[in-house]
Amino acid sequence: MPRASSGPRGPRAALSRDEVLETAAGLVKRHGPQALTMRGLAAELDTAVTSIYWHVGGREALLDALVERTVADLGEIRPEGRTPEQRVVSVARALRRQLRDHPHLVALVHERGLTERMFLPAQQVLVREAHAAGLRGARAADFVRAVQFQVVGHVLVERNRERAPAQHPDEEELWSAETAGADPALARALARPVDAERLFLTSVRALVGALLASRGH
Amino acid sequence: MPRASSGPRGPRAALSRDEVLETAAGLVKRHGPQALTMRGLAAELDTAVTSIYWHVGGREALLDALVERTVADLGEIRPEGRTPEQRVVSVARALRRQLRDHPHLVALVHERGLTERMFLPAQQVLVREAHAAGLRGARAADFVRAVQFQVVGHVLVERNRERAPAQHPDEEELWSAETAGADPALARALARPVDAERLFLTSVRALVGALLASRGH
DNA sequence: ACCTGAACACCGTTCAAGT
DNA sequence: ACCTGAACACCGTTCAAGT
Repeated sequence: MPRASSGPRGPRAALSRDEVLETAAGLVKRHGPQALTMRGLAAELDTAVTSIYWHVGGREALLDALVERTVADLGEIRPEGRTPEQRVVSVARALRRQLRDHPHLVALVHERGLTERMFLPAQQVLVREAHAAGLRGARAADFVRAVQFQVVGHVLVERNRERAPAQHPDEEELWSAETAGADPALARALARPVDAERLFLTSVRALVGALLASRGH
Repeated sequence: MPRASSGPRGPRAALSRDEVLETAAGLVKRHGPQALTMRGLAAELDTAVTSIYWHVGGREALLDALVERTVADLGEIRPEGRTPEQRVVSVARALRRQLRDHPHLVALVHERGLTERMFLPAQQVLVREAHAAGLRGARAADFVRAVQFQVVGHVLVERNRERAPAQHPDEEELWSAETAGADPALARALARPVDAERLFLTSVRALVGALLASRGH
């Protein structure tokens, strides 16, 4: 039973690796990585499951290709600001923004152990800024990696929180009780949802400032 | 065909919720979360799959119960050191150590969006230290959350890297080329594997130091 | 109250066969 | 070179039936 799928379409054009990846990317974007099944993808493409294997290989290879594709689409990061601190912080913000604009990419990349790969483009930009800030050699490398871990880690935790189901006890009920003792303002603050953007900025500024301040030593 | 599984055992004692969780925890510890299948677990328990449903519910409920169990087992964290900086850093290190000692817990907790839950015990300890350092109200809350995101994020990235398959281009080949231009020491440093422990300490000290230095303002 | 097997609706992957 | 259906070995979950 050929082409029993939804709606009238033209005759199925010859399948291509690119068409498979395009459709797969669409599925992931709309419904998340776990919704990408070989059989579902085949149905969407109006073809046999096994054709996908011919064009892109199995599911693992498909996911790898998707990650590669999306990472390549991210575009380069241009530092902004006058001082090295400002420029590095701007790179960190831009990277976070990119990752947040491709929410499923983060999940995909994390699932596949590819956070490294995701960061490589920004790494080169950061190296340049580290040099501009007067850091050299191993100290520059430490700086770049500290920023890298900070940014990627923050985004991972953010994404995790957004996905989080109701939790017991959660911060709200924990801190709405008497736990905080003599600091009701603290209890209120911890019971409120996190302002991730602000927290990110605070942390990155603190980290970058501290690491650049020790430079020259 | 009752009890066709491996080796001679005594007659199957009445199944209990606790026994199910215990065996499930063992499976996760030995082979990771993805190896925990309802059917595999049933085989290990030498019982019918459906019995598991009666005792703990479906796979989701089982994973939730496992997380809860493991988090409860972590034990409390005791700050060490004389200055507030030292004590906060010691809490961060202890938390990282705990998480690294339960590698599958991190994956489990991340997969289920429960990083929050994982951090709650340490949060209360940190609040006390923030107070000792002179932080109050919203500023104390920001501090606690910045440290929290830093630690959990770092561990997530670490775990991710350890799982990572070979990547192309990876840092090593990227930086062993001429990319680094005039800084061969930097290139060598970035081509080396990350010393996660050292990087963690550097970052946490920088962050905590910077955030506590701005106190009182 | 506790446990069972059968059945349902899915997966990813392989393979021999078609054109 | 490209595409196919059938088959294999898995999943999680539901349900009616047993004791």
